[in-house]
Amino acid sequence: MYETSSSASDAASPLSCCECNARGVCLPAGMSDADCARVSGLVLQQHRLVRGDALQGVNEPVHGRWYAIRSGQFKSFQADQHGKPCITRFASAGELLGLDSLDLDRYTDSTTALCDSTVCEFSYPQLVEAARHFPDLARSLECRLSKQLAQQQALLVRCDYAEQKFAQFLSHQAWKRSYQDDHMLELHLDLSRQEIADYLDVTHATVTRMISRLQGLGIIGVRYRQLRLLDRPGLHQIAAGQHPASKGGAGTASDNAAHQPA
Amino acid sequence: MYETSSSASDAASPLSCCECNARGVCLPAGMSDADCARVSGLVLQQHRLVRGDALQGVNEPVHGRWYAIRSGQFKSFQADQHGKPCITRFASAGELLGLDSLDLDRYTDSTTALCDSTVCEFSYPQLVEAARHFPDLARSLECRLSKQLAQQQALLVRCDYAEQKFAQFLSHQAWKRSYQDDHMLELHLDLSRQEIADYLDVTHATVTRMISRLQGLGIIGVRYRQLRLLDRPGLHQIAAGQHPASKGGAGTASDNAAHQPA
DNA sequence: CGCTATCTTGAGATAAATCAAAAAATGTGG
DNA sequence: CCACATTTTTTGATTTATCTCAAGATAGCG
Repeated sequence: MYETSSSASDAASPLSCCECNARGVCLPAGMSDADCARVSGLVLQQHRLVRGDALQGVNEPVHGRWYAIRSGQFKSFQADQHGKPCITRFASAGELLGLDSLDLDRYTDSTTALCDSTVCEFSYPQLVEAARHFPDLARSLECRLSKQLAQQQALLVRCDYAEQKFAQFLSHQAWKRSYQDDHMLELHLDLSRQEIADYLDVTHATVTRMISRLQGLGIIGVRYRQLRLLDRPGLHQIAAGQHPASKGGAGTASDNAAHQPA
Repeated sequence: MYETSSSASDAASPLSCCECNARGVCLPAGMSDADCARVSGLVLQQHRLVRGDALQGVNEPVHGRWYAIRSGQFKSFQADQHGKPCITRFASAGELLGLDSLDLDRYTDSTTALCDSTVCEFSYPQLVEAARHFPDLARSLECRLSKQLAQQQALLVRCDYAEQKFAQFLSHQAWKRSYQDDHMLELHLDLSRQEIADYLDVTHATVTRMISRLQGLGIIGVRYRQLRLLDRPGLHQIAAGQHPASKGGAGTASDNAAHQPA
């Protein structure tokens, strides 16, 4: 769905931003075709990655690089004191990677592909230079920085229960993907239970239990790593803090419980 | 210590950035006197606030404003689903407020002064305009945005115990203030136990218990809201995940309990 | 001096962790 | 295509850090 034309060779065929599927949510969002082309000219190269490939590792020199995701999904993570990976971010098409390292010497985190993906590489110094005659570009970047900051801010709001965190996580993922398709109910998260657990700061056992419960409530349908959101309103209620159905149904009013088998 | 000359009247006497105590850690950090003066010219006005004053409230229109803290301390917070305040940030001299709202219409959080404070007000559209002929300014802002993003990122790394969170919080606060005085051990946090609790996402009872324990270990000295860091190495060890002294001493190796005065 | 805020401390309740062991899926080689 | 090894997911029993509820202690203030 993301790959249209293109046989996207590795560093060749630098598909122009103007034709990119992510254009509307990426750096040139809202720009004219002409300006979009100027942005396109700043792409140093494009990289293809397969699941598990590292885009960048902790302690690697930054050299002013940063990336825009053309397609795919990525996770960024740091290691805590026990070496356990702490996932700090999931990012998909249109999102910018490395904005938190613009003025750093070396990366403080690692970023790897969760599935086969493509990214465009930029240079910050070069962008600064280009911005001298293209102020809208600097502004677009600042806007993205600000937005990302606001999003991170929102993550700091706490939850009473792990289930609420998970519901918020799902809602957010669905929202990020629904810029084109508002009724997108299929969520393909290329994440193991363990990876979800690392992100939500719970154990994999807890993730499994949460998923089972939500499935029992008919809010989601699960088949391995393929999720189907069956009851968006119910999900939002849990995300908003409506206490889940620990004991009494007290139901989210959505007892229709669509049984997605398989 | 922050107020030097100046009798800082309200919107008058816009003390120039060049003479501001926060110059080295604020927007004009690293700039020449001439450039610093240019930044100073962008200050729309200065505001004085007393403890409890709101700088900006949730849902208020933004109008492109943002602020630099000249002196004092602020907290930013949102309300969770039960109305409990979730503190997402503490900020002091030199830090910029409102960068997460640059492209928002209305604020999504509130910010209030924790003690008597002064801020400089800027306009983002005006800065964008100024940046056309002053690219270093845009760059400085981007740099600050990036740094703040990296800091927030770091906050997302989880802790096993509330005590570890608290130790990290203290270390971070000490670090933020030690740009001038590396041996600053007195920490005046204008925060109630409840406010600390809201930030760390624990209850005030837990905060009290943590403080008592750390005091018992000789790591901090406490007198109401005045904290004294007695054993920085010990504190860092706890912040780094060294399990605290729940039962056996198993000492953090800093049994010297460094009463390290100054 | 008493009032009110804030802070401390204790006892019981609980969501999630830990430990542990099946069960299901995936991969490998004969 | 089927046995076997490996990984991932599910499920259960016990433990634990922190919460909740509640009472007592301390500081600040009119």
